[in-house]
Amino acid sequence: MSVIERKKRDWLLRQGDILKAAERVFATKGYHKATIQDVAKEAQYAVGTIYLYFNHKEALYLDLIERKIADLIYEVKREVNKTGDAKEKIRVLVHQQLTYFEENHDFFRIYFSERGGVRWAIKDKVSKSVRDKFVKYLDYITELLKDAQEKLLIRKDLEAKRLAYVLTSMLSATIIPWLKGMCHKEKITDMTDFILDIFLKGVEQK
Amino acid sequence: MSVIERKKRDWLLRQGDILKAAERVFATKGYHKATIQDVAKEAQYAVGTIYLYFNHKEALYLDLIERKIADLIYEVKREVNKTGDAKEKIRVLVHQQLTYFEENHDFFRIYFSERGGVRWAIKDKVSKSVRDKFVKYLDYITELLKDAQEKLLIRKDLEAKRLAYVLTSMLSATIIPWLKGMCHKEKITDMTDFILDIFLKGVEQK
DNA sequence: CATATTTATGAATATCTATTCAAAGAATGA
DNA sequence: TCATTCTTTGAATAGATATTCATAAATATG
Repeated sequence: MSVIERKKRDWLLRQGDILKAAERVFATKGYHKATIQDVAKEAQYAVGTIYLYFNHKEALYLDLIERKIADLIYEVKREVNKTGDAKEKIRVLVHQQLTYFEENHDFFRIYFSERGGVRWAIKDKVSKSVRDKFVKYLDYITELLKDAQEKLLIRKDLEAKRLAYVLTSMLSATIIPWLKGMCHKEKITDMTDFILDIFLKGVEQK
Repeated sequence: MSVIERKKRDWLLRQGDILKAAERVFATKGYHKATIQDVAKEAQYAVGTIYLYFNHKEALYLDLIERKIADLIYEVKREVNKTGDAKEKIRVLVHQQLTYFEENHDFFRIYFSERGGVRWAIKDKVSKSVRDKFVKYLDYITELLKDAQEKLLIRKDLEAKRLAYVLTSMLSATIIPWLKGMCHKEKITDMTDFILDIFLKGVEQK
């Protein structure tokens, strides 16, 4: 490994440390209430140092989101691919996504609250990248549903793309109040089964 | 009408003007980007005047939300009560709520983005009032669904409260991306029918 | 009309925090 | 060891804006 490479690697590691610290801070205080000071302290760096790794606060936050979403999608796909059954794939998708939300509930509580709220000044690569990832993920889900339609598990008169849309919507809608602590009594898996029950019965081939 | 009463009435009218102006400003710029200066200009008052009618920015925003939600619920209930049919009540509920979202799309785009995002410092009456209204509304929907269960339109093995929860979630989930302009091609009524189709088939008594 | 009371004004204040940058500290290599 | 380069520091800066309050205008009163 060349000197240049080692330096790059070390730089990335330190950037990663800052991102981890930032995640904890943002998850606790929210984007607006969190200060660079807070992040610096959590990462055990000085304020100025943060700016050596991220151009500004927004970029730090957006980068964090991008990585988190990418990871969510990666985890979901990995689990889904473990089975070949079309219906089971859908079940695993729902379960895995809700589980990921649950495991990262502090992060997603902020994410769902402030993602759209912040009128991002920068319409740059990162912001676009998040959108692109979502579009691709939706396409992926659409394919799963189309497959289920082929296998006569889902009515063919329902457009798969719209269904993919409804399904992800239901997932977000389910988790948001849970994140807000309005229904913490519920186990997330129970909610999963409930949603899945309604969705599958709602779309099933008679 | 006594002098005191007239004064009170005038005060409320002026407060109402400020609220209307604030709604326009918040709907355009969002909570964080909007300044009291903006609101004052829109309402054609001086900055200081705003503070004669609201203690601070948060209170102004929360008051606005409270009224809007109250109005939404009022409108929905009024329409729902026009029919006696249990199934039709549900249809009207869904349709009316989505229509209200559509008619006030600028407001709700901000609302859904920043409602939870702002870590409200004040846990006061207004904030609590919004929550209470929602809880009552959920109870109301629960009753409608229970009624549909009695009439054997909906499976009895599904807990009505949870169903109410899922239904409102689906409504929010449907409208949020629409508000973000990600699917403006869709007419809102089409989306309504689609959601309703899935929900009702998903829960119907076989 | 003169006075008292209410209401509105907006410049000034106070606070907050993202961002910068000159200086200090570490690491490297000859 | 010493000079050079890379990295970190955190006090200082700059800009923003919520909130206040002394003053002015408007309105009511007798």
